[in-house]
Amino acid sequence: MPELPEVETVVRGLAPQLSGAIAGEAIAQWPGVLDGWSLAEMNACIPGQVVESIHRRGKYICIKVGPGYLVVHLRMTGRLYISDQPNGDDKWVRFSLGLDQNRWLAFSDARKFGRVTAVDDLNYLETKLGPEPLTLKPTDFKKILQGSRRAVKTFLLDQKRIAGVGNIYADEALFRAKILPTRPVDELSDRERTALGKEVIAVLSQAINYEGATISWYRKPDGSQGESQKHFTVYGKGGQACEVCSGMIEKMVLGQRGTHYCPRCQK
DNA sequence: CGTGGGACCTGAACGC
DNA sequence: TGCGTTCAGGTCCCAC
Repeated sequence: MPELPEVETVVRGLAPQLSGAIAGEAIAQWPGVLDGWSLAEMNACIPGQVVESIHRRGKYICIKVGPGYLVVHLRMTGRLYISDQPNGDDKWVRFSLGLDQNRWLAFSDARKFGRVTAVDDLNYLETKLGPEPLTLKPTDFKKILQGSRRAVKTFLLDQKRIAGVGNIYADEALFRAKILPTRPVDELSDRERTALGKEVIAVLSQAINYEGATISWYRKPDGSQGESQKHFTVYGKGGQACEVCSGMIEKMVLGQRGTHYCPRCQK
């Protein structure tokens, strides 16, 4: 579920509670969540360490614990929040990290796609991820949206090209830039590349302001819902009228992902 | 290099 | 009510 704005919202919500906390023992209710680690290895180095900070890189959540990091990816249905119990009444908790003051950092994930891992440094993320879109200017996208015949939608979802864009905000940005998702990247004009860059930045920034999109699973760390889904223009609106031209919004499959667009507005 | 398919998983929604 | 099907914000891996 979560794309860059949802992950950013989770990080911002957790930061005040996590920074300065003392880590305790970790529990893996579902061992597969640890991605190759054993709980014993994790518990040999983490308890007693100070949680210094938390930040986002792409869709990864990076929590600095002592000299290393706990890295969390929410994938489709992951949630991260502070709880006063390791499980509570949440039957989907897969991992919990004890904290001081009888608190727990709980990672809940119905589909078991998400992962929690511990690393010495974050360099490995740089081999997987392109630049952060919110640090870019629209004109930077002239260079980024190049060198491929792939469909521009598929290209936007490639985390090595741009980090953090997912299925929803790719569709939304393409609609606002009036570009069909199927257009090969190499056939875009520089004007279109800049326009798309501007809209990627705008769509992500706006979604952060709305604190993410709650469609089914996503929740803010305090349990409340985001508002971003109320402002979608094409995502999930196949068969409905386009709010710009009143034409019918269509849904197709592109790169095995549901893709929503307005054939009249997007060229 | 790019794409298509499948795998990884569970739950919700929908059709009959 | 119940069963079967389809779909879902993501990423990785393999065959072609």
